[in-house]
This record gives sequence, structure tokens and C-alpha cells, in this order.
Amino acid sequence: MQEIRLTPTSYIVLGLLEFAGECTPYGLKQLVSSSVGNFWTLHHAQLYTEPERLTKAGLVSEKRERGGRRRRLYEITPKGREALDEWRGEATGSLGELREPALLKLFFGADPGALARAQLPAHRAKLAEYEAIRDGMPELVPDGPRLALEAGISHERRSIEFWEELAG
Amino acid sequence: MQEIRLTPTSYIVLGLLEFAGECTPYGLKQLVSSSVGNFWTLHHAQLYTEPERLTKAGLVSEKRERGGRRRRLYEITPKGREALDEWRGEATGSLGELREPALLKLFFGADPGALARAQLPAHRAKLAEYEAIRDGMPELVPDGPRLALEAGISHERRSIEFWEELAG
DNA sequence: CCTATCATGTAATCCGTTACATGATTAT
DNA sequence: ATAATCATGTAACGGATTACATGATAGG
Repeated sequence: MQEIRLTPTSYIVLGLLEFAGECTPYGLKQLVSSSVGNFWTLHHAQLYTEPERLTKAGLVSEKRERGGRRRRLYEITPKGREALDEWRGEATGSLGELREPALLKLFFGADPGALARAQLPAHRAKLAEYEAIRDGMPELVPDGPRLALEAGISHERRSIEFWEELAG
Repeated sequence: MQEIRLTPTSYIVLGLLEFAGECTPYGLKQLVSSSVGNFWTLHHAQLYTEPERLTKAGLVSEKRERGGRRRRLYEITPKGREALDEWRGEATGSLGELREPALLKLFFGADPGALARAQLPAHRAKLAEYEAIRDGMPELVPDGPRLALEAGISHERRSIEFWEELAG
């Protein structure tokens, strides 16, 4: 049992395991790409290493299948739930950063019109994707994902407005 | 002379050196925190290691003071300008990610009201800071930083609207 | 004079990314 | 059958973060 630092990646894995129950790394990958991956990308390799890290800290437990591929099955432990609850409970006042590569280029003198014309289709596509997800969402989806999706939608709308002003 | 991968950090250093001319790591730190650092944070250690990396690739040149502290002085080279221009010239269509820690918590079930009440003051403070910078901006500031600042302002406004809906 | 804080730098760690690899399934 | 894609994993690398450290300057 070892002390580890918990990163956003850790909480994503814990949160998904809480939601889904027992799960393989590949299962986690599927979950990510259909949910939180829309605004917080993880690489598939992290879904192998992170549960292992969490296992060392006792926050998840690991089993292996007997036959066949002997895949790893992970499950959140009570201690893991506790850590997740604590994290959820601390209402953070810290802000993320924009970190838009396009804004960086703009800042350092790239041509605004050209940038805008490259950014607009991408933002519009992302917006369409979000709206499709929202429209296909079953009623029973909890508030969290629903609200996060709304945040994504309004963010894309704002970005589109911004770049539209700069497009020639 | 060595091949290195250029990251956003690299372009920030190159861009600042282009703007400021010869500069020490500490000078870069000052520049960052009064400009691009508003939406793209760097740790001060990176401003020591990154110019060194760029030196290996011939994109910046390094001199050392003779007397006193023998501080390092960096300057962008023609090859560095070239790399910077090329980067600025490619109008990227790739999107950054939101990566707001608060959104992540929201997604995984944190209490929206509590989160909103923690996020609102922070976003309002950031907005006020941006507006103060804009209002104090001399006329001669180039369009890039000015537009990036506008993006930051509209982003903060939108975030405030979003969280206001969730605050009880 | 003493102690904060600013200025300046190095070193270690660690997480995230990239690259490499191969076994299963499905489609043609 | 064979190619393509899905599923599953490991290993190496490198950049970002954190921690450590010390010299200068200013304030009390």
C-alpha cells in the first residue's frame, strides 16, 4: 500500500469505475470516448497504467480472468469511493486554462482571418457533435454529464461567435 | 545541432524572444506573467530548460555575462524566426480542450450549486483582471495580444453565465 | 542587523505521450 | 483465406511539475 498523488486522470478512472462497476482497461477506454473524453482526452495507455497505480494505493482492486486472455478486471474499493467523494465534495475555486493552440498563434501574430477560417469548421463540427449527443440522450442520464455537455455546447457557441468576427 | 520537437512552450519562448530581443530566463518569466501567462501558464523552471533545448537546435543563441552572476542571455536566431513564422503561418484547425477541473467534478456528480458558488468569484475576479488589462492597454499594443485578451474576456463572461444558472 | 522576498538556478520525479507489438474478430 | 480493424497490452522517452538551494536586495 503506497502513497500516490491523485491527478485528474485518477479521478476519471475512479469515477468511471464507480459508474460502471467491474471493468477492463479496454472497457474504460470505451467509456471515456463516449463520455468524458469529449472534453478531457486520455490516451489508451493511461487506462492501463493508471488503474495499476490506483491499485498500489488500494483505491481499486485488480483481478485477472482465469482462462483466455487473462484480462485485468478493475473495481473501485471503499477507499476509492472515499477518495472520490472527498474530491467531489471540495468545491474547487481554481480555474482551468484556455490553452487553445489557435489563441496562442493569434497572440503571437498569426493572421486572424486565416486562423478563423480554419477554426470555424472545427468548432462547428464539435458543436454539431455535442448537439447530436444531447438530442440522443436518454432521460435517465444523470445531471452531471448533462450539465457538462451544456457547458461544452455554450463554449463552442461562444468560440464560433469569436472566430466569426475575425473571419473575413 | 540537434533535432528537437517543438511544443507550445517552445513557441512561447521563441515568440517572446522575438518580441523582446535578448533576454534572460528571469526576464522571460516576467514577460510571461504579464502577457501570455494569463491563458497559458509556464513554470519558471521551464524558462531555464526550454531555451537550453532551443539552443541545441540552433533556434536561439546563448551568451553569458562576463562578470557578476554570469547570467545567461538568450536571443532568437534567424533559424528560430523561420520556425516561428512557419508555425504562425499554418492556420491550425485543431481545438484545445476545455479541461476545467470544475467541469470534471460536475460531470462526476459534484453538487452544482456548491461548485457554482466556488467558481463564480474566481471567474469574476479573472474577468475583472482582464478588463483592467484591456483598459490600461496602450494604443500601440499589437492586434494579437489584444484579440487574445478579447477571447479571454468573452470566455470568462460565458463561464459566469453558465455558473450563474447553477448557483442557488 | 536580521529576515523576507526577489532573483536565479539545478536536480529528481513522474505523468503523459509515443512507439512498438501481437492476438482476436470481422468483412470481403 | 486474407486483409483490415478491433482489442489488448508493454516499454521507452521526454516534457512538465515539484523540490531543493543559494545569492542579492530591500524593509523593518
